Amino acid sequence: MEKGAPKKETKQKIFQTAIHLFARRGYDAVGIREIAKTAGVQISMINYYFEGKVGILREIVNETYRMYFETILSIGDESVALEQRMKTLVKNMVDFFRFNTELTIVGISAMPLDIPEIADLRIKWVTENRASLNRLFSEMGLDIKDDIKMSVVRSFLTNVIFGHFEGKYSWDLIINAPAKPKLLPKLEEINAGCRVSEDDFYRQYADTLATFYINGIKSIAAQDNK
Amino acid sequence: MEKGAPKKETKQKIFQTAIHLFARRGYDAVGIREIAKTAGVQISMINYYFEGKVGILREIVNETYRMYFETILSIGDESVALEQRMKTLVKNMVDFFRFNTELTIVGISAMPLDIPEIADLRIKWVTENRASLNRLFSEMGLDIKDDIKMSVVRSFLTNVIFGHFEGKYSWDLIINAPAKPKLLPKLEEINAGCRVSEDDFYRQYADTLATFYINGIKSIAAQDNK
Amino acid sequence: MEKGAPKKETKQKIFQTAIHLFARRGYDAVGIREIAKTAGVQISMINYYFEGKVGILREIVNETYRMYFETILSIGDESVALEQRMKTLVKNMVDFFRFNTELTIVGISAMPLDIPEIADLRIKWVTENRASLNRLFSEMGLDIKDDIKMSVVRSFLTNVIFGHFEGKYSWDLIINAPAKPKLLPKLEEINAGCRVSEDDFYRQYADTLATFYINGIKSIAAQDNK
Amino acid sequence: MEKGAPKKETKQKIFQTAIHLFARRGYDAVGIREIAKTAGVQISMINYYFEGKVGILREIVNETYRMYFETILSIGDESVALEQRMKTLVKNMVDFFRFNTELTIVGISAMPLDIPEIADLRIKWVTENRASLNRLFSEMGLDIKDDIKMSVVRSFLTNVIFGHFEGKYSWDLIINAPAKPKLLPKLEEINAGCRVSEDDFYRQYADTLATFYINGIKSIAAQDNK
DNA sequence: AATGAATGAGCATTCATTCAT
DNA sequence: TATGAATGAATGCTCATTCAT
Repeated sequence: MEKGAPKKETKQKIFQTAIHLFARRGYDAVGIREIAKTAGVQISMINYYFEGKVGILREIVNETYRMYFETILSIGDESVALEQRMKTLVKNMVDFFRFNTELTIVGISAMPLDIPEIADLRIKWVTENRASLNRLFSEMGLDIKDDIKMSVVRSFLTNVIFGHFEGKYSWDLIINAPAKPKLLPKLEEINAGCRVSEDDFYRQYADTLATFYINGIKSIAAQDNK
Repeated sequence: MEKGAPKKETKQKIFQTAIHLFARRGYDAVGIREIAKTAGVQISMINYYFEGKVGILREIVNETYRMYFETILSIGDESVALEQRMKTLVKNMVDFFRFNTELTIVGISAMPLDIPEIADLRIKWVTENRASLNRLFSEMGLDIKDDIKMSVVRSFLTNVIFGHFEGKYSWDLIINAPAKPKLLPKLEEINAGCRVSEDDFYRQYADTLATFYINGIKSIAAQDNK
Repeated sequence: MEKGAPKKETKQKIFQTAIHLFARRGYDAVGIREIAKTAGVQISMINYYFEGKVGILREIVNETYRMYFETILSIGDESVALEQRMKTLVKNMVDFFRFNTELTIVGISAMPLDIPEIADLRIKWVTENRASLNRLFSEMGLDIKDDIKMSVVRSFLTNVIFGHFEGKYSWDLIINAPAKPKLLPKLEEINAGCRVSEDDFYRQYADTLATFYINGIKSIAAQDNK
Repeated sequence: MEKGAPKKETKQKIFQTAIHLFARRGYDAVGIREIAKTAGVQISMINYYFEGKVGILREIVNETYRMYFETILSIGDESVALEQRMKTLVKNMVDFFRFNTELTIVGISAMPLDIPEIADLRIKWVTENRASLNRLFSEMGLDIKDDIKMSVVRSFLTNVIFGHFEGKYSWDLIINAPAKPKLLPKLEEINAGCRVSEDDFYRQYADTLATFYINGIKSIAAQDNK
């Protein structure tokens, strides 16, 4: 690589490479040397553009949250029926985590919380997320007073959907690893529903999940707590 | 501390300390120096007892899975009614993750999958978990043919319950950190249902979750997929 | 700051900033990044104007020596009485080191002698200084044959006076540091003679030193070695 | 070098090598890589024994001060005549700086004062040195009230003697450098008094200095300020 | 004159591990 | 069992400098 040849895209390459590597092996296990080498840039460029390794993480986390809120806040207004809005919410979330799996794995769960600025971002996200979902359910006319029930309702979506893609991601990693695992599972067990296309799979998945969710909520809303 | 004095508990101290530190900051971010120092033992003892750093992780993961299966397989036999067995399953899982939060955080989600033996353990666990839950639901007479639906049903419990405790754990870490975060949330928002005791909270939580789960399953079992 | 706006004073800002920082922490401990940032200029400007980091040092050393010789060579001609010329010499040196403390600290003692061009400057200075002082004493009629005695006479002035200001400078640095030292000395001990103004202090200081010097010289001139 | 072969002297080798290198090029210009390589030890051993680069410096400074005070406090008791004690003091100091030139160059003048613990050591030394010399002069019956005069008397010895050896050391460095300086001075000018042995030289040097010092003090003690 | 992206070697420090005792 | 000295590679980061614009 010739010296002085300006490469406008250097920062982007570092960013994308870091997401990919952090998602696979975690923030702490990936060194800046590996990021630089994989991205084909100089180590010092990482500090030049991100002011240190955590700088990359900070931008990843910020981007994750920005996209997440963009997703859950665009589910249609009050003119749309409650159940339809629920379905849209579920579908949007599925799409979000499906098409941003690596980003969200890094931005949501691979975080060293002992770094203050990362902890601050986490607080901000959890707080806003809680508020957003509360507002959403309130707008929808779904009025659950009980804190415990709300906690279940609120955490259901991210936990189940994100959990699905996180699990799938790490599973794919393992069975596609260069060093094949000794204990290879029978193939037909690996991916449920692999007979349909991935698009079809996730359309049905979102439908199923929405039904599950809506009826689950109804049942606990009707329940008399002790 | 006298030289040569036999210390039976050395290995246990290393094990417990490692769980605690790995849960807080992740496997890769914690060095054996820190483990040894915190546990009050010699660094070389770690290699002596565990044959390297991964050795600790291996034992943690094995212990996690052993306890996990012990939990989900002890929910009563076929003489017990379906709904009651479901409730027991949910309750047991809540207890399991509640009283083994650090262990399960390390054993389930803080894993470097690029280490072959850890990847093998993961495969074994996922496979057995799937089989166990399938058998369980089959015994219960809950016969869902559709793979997609089963995938939702199967992942619901661990994702939601483990997700709850993992989230709570990291949240507690942040707000109890020595360096207080700048953006401290309003206290009444932090812990939903903090007016009841933790025992009561989780009794209600398990109840609610079981209701949610059972009715969710019913609704998708009845659903006609496209 | 507008691009392309010509800034005549850029070089001077770099120069002055470098003197300040080098004096405080030494040539090697100060990076050009810090100089550029403190001076508010672009890093590349340092290489543009000084052709590298050593270039700054070279100009500092040259300037130091130029001013030093200007000082010790302007003490009046032979029409002035011996003792008076001595007193003028001492006074001029005190003033020189007093008003150029940072410059002289960098130019005289903070030097990386493994850099050839800096070593050459040093040789030049030591040689010229020796010659100048010899000539001076000869003109004054002070004729000491013994090399050892001359060595004492010659080194007295710079060592004592420069040593005074160098010590004072580093002392001031410490006690005015942002992170206060744990062991703060009693205040009345810090600056001897702080009851008089600094101007008065150094007038008396120069007087005392000149007396000390003149009588010291007389005594060893009269001494019979061994 | 075989692994595991215990080398008791590793710490000492690091210590001595560091003194040598720091004296020649300064604390900041010498990296631990070079220290380790020169000493023939592993880089990590430096951190193992000294807990970082500053740790070496800390021990050097402490050792310097310990030896310095040992020197100036062993000049005989009050039964010895004033002038004789003065001469002993001067002689001891000359010997101290002569035989510990590298140690003192590092321990006294090559210090990064922005490191708090080093600054603290400096304060301690300057304070104790002032007190010791005051006590010494008081015991000797030399009672100078004036602060300015005392400041001259106090700083004379270290400044002149240490200055002599520091200057000689850097001069020797230059003219013995592998890359010969372009401007080599005429040899007879280099070392005054090279016709006598070094031992003889410094015996006469100490004598001359003591005479200079004693008479200098007398003259300013008699002087009427202003 | 000035900017800022890019280079590549270097920095101090920490890593997991080994092994003679 | 336990100790601690030793190893050698890896860590995140900074260095002075170059050069197309």
